[in-house]
Amino acid sequence: MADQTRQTQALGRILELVVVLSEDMTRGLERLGLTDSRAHLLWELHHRGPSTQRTLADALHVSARNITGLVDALVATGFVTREPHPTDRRATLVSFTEHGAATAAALERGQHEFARILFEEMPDHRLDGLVEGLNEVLDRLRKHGVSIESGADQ
Amino acid sequence: MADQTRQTQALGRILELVVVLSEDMTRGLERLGLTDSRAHLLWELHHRGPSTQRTLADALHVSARNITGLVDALVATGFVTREPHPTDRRATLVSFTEHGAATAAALERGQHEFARILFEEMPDHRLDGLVEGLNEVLDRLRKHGVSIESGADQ
DNA sequence: TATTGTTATACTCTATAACTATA
DNA sequence: TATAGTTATAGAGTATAACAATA
Repeated sequence: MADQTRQTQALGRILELVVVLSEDMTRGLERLGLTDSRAHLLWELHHRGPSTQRTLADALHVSARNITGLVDALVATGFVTREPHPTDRRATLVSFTEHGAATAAALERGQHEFARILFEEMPDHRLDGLVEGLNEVLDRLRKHGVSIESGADQ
Repeated sequence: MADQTRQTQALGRILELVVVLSEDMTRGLERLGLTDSRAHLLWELHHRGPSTQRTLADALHVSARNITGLVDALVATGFVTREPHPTDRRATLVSFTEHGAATAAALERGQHEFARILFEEMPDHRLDGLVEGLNEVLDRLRKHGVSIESGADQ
């Protein structure tokens, strides 16, 4: 029972972190004129280079229709452009504007900076312990596909 | 530089966990006929008891209008009812139906069960290391209000 | 025939503003 | 005058289905 308390406490900390981190990211992205979804698309584009909307839809696990909307918004706000695909006239290539490329690069730098701020004063053994613990939790989540409602179907 | 890599890796693991956990929760809630937002309202109601919509709006940090919509949906799907407030005729008390109360209780049991599955085979020292690491990260996030885009404004 | 991306339509969550009933 | 909750309106993200252009 003491164990159960500690386990539940650990899960509670993880869920807290999810909330705090998500809110923090959303606020930061808003300052850049981005939403979570649009930033996600930018992030993929940054790591894949110019991509068709189909590719982006598969990468983000959303519908083609959704990508049309996100790209519309990112074009309207000056982050990306639609270019003709060189060989397939059905497809369009989504590419960065200068502003979009600069923003994506800044997001990447920001991520490293953020990691530094979060962990710079954490002793090595604790950082290691944290990563090992997280890896184990992730493994377990992926393998067992357990769900937080596993006990909830009465 | 090696340090930066390890720190960025740790942040990467945390972000992965955020994604996997969120998706898992959303899927599980969907099986119960709930969305994330509706489950969040149910969760508050479970811990506060019958509440006015105003109270719920403040607890969830959303607008009164939003609560109207969420309660509408939860009434329509049989999780809660609107009851007259005993002393304030402007207000309504949101209360559980039997189904709603059972679902909320099941969510709570499910959370303990989920924690057990995630951590049962984790050695004590690693669980402790994980919790300590998470606490430190949370502290730092809250104190400094840093943002993942902190380096992103060029 | 199959694929790419669009239009059409709809649902959920979210917000602000105007309004009603009550305090 | 202030508060509780609604209606009105709007915008973002998401989905499926029908369709056009192209492969």
